[in-house]
Amino acid sequence: MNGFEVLFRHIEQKVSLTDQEREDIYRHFTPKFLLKKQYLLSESEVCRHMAFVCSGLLKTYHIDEKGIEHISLFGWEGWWLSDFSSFLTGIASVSYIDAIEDASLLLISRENYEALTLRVPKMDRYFRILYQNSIVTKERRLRNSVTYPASERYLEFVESNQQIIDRIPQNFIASYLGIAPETLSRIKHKISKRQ
Amino acid sequence: MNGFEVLFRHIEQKVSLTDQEREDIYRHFTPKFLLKKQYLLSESEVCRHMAFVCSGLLKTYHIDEKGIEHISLFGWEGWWLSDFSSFLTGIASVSYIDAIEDASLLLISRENYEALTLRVPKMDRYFRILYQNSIVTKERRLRNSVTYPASERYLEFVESNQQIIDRIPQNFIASYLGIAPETLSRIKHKISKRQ
DNA sequence: CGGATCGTTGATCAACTTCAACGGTCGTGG
DNA sequence: CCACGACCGTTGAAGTTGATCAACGATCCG
Repeated sequence: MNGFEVLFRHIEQKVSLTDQEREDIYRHFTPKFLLKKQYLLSESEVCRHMAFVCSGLLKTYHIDEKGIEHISLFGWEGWWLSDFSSFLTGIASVSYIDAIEDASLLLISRENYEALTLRVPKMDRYFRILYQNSIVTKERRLRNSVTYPASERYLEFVESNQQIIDRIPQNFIASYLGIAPETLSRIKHKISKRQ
Repeated sequence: MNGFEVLFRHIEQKVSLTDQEREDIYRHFTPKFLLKKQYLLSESEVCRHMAFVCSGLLKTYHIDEKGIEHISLFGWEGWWLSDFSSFLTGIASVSYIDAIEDASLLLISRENYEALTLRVPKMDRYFRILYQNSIVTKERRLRNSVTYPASERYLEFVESNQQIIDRIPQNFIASYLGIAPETLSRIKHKISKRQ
């Protein structure tokens, strides 16, 4: 199965496509392959593409004044990645995106994104639904971060990411949860004693 | 100016409308007026509508196990409010929405939302763009919450909400920032000494 | 084999919370 | 119209959670 099949399946979960539309979509994307540790995007660069992940695993993060990495999102098969703010406005990105595992991507540029949504209005609908779901997820994450202590956020993360949790090093999970690696280590220790 | 003019202006900042489309949109919304302290939505209710704020001021929040209110969003003229997760899935809401000031709203039900986006595809585009911007905002907020201490988050909040800041009581701002009211009081004290 | 990186553990530290008390203001009912 | 209660913001003192700094063992990879 090549990358476009993954993308078409993803789109057709939300809207149905004619052969012509599939063809139109096809012509607006560019494949890209990334080796482990390679960057898709660096801070202060402008984010020129949105990336659909066909296979592999990536992380989106930013680095604070103290040099600490804060992961905002993991992306694997079926996820979209970009620095949205930079992609939409053309200002410099505050984020990095790089590959935790070798990854196969489909890229769409800003111009092609505009062109595609105008040419295939169903893509407005597809992205509308995609973004709807993304907002629900982000709202829950924000809510959890103010409501629950680190230990419960970890348990929720394990719960809702069973498929990929063993592909992600522990210090990356700590970064995603917004805690120090040492804290996560202690949390796991406590949890394992408790049962 | 009645509420629909506010809504139409908001939509036409993103897509152009024909008279027919304005008419279609008009028929999918219901006006609603809310007095200060009245609820638009309570926890464990299903969120049946998305609300567009024509005037007034509201807050969206949830209450944790300790009974503490956590505000996730203030909404005034030009904002959309709902418990998105509940609205889309029909599960019970985890959020409350109530009025800080008397408010005039336009409501759209789930069925009308579906019907309207199918009848007027430009509305898919409108919401797609709306949600894009919402995601950018939520991502920045999440990034700030892990990157910066409370005092800097407060300064950024003041900076980017000058128009309405004096309409919001201080304990609500503390709740939005995810800190105790006492902490915000101390932060303001320090800042005022510093200059 | 050797260096780098990762996870763990201990000790100390900082940010923010919690609990408690007090003064000011606002709105309401007598 | 005034008085009272409720609520809000402030200040102080003590308590918690998680961060930071440091050291060490294990593993991975060249």
